Amino acid sequence: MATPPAQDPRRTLTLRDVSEASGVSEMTVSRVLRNRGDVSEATRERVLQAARTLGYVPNKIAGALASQRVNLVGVVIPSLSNMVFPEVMTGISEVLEDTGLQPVVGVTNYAPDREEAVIYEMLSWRPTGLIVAGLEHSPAARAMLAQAGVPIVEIMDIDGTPVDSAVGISHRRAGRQMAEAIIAAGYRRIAFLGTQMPNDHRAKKRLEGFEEALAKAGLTLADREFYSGGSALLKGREMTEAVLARSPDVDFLYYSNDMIGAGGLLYCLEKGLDVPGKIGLAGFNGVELLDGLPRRLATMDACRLEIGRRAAEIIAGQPHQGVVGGEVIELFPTLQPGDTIRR
Amino acid sequence: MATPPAQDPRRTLTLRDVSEASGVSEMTVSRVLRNRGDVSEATRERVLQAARTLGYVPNKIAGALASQRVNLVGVVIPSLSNMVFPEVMTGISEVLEDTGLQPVVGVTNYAPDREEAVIYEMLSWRPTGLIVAGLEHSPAARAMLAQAGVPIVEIMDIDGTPVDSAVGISHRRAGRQMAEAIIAAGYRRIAFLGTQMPNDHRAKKRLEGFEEALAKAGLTLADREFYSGGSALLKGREMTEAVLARSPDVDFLYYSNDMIGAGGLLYCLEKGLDVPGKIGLAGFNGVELLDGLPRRLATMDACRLEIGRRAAEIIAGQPHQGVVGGEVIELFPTLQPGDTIRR
DNA sequence: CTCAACGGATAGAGCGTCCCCCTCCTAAGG
DNA sequence: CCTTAGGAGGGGGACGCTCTATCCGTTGAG
Repeated sequence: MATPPAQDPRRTLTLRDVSEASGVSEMTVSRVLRNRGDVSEATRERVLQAARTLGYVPNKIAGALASQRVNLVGVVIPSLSNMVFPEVMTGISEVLEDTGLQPVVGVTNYAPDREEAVIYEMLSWRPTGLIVAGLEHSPAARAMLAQAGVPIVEIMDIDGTPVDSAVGISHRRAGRQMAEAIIAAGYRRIAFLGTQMPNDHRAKKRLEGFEEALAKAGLTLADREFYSGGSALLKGREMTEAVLARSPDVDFLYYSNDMIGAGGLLYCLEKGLDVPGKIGLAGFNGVELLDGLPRRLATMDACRLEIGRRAAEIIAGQPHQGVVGGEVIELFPTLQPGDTIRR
Repeated sequence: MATPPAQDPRRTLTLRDVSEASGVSEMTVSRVLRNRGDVSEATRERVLQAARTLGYVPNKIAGALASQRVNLVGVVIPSLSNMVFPEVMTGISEVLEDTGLQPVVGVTNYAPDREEAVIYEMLSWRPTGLIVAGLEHSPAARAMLAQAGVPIVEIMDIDGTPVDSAVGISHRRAGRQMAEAIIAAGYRRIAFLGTQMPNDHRAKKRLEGFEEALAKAGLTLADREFYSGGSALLKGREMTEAVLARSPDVDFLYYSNDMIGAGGLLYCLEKGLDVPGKIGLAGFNGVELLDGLPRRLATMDACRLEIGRRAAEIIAGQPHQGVVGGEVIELFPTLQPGDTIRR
């Protein structure tokens, strides 16, 4: 404890070590490292040199406590593995890049209690803002978000009441639009294939909108199939096979996401089915993967990049501590008919 | 400043607020919230109740500074979008789940300077440990890692000298093994198709090992093709088309990853080529996606889940602050011949 | 009465940052 | 040549907020 710092190479370095090594005060070192305040070029160089030599890394814990400022933005999302959230992250990172803010990801696996825990954990670091996927949260989670005192942006979905701000699309409307397009193309015996996820509220809303539009046209779903877990591509195949076996007369397959849709498409092509003549297919999301398939699956992009950008802008643009909020930004996805729906 | 806390609902809550609300001392609240020390069930309940009601979230910034303990494990990886790292993350999370430790991800996009920045940022939060993909780092990054004073685990690769611990496979050996299998199956005019990533050292090592084994059999690569950016599946198609146009007589295509391999496979099947009779294909990684393809691509799993698990175990198992280190764990991938290589 | 369980009080610790102030140095004015 | 204003550069000390450590006091059971 009383030993001079130089003695023990394993001791963690502090500002004082750098200040002693460079012969200036801690204050000056701090100024240099933060690029703030007036420091002569010579002094600055000397300090940086010393810091580099020692291998000093500032302690943000202490810095944050002292400055009451944390350059972190929490991002709470259900999953990383379905190709949609990485793109949202890209949008967020792009915008945050030149603001000095830094995103930190938390994954909930579509479990409400996990989400609650992740939000709690995130808020305990007192971030500059929080971006959370979806509008549905446990009451406790909502309470924490409401109390947080920092901007909260709920993304992906706008069919509901946000705690603070929201950026997203209307999944209900998206479902409706797809149904309308399918009906307009002349398909009538339509099946829905989705993953079994009670907590994927957005997929559920799409289905609701979809059925709503069908009903308006006097139709109902000819069949539906749910599955969970495993490789989405493979599941898409299996589900498609099951549906076609059970309901050979369906003429359209609407998938809740592109991955299972892609599996279904591969299956149909393999079986030599006439796509989109005898049977049409559509997915949702507009993932890049689809570009490599033999035929382009009809889909609807979810504006993921843009959602990420806008959400980040709301956080970054927040005037210091001014709890404004209430902004709701609706984006409008476009339908990409691809090659799997008659025109 | 002098106003009592209750006055301003927007004020951020502190331990004191909870202690006042529950009628016990801050000390006791702290004990309850950390599950440490003796607190009667009744008191504990009362405190928790008060905390919940207020929506109190502990301030980890202050807690970490005081306790010199941060329950964070930094994970530095090149990318989230290629399906390999999410699985590593799954392994890490699984193990960390019941240790109270929490992973925090940083993404480098295969850029050394980004990596340096991410490592710096991570270390500035004084995490319990750091998991970094790869063994190749800038000198400055290596210096920081060496100085960090916390366990460092470099993952994925073991062909090199780790800073501290390492968990991974030998990519050079993996490349060799694949080449040997291909040669054993009777293929002779072999082409390599990879993404152009000067900083994907692991893909490079696989290629080196691959060529080494070819050389030993008196062979050289018949052709090679590189590409970068865009949808991997689509790129795989395009590259395959280019190679087959340029070198119509190749009888094997070795891809640096499964995604472009899958694209190539789809292309070959579409063109009606005899796979694996006239032409064989192989990728690398063993991604789940392959399960859904019409034919199973030959590949080699990279032990991703296991790598994540082992790395996390090293961090979690580290006796407090005892800088031991030096552990190197080699895992052995298995070749999955699938349906695209003759037997 | 003893002992254990429970929990209060108080005094730092931890490492930066913020605000305010001081010290030079330069340059213009006298 | 001296004086003085002004500003750049840099120092000093007070926090920030929670956890920890230590030392006690209280209470109830045996």
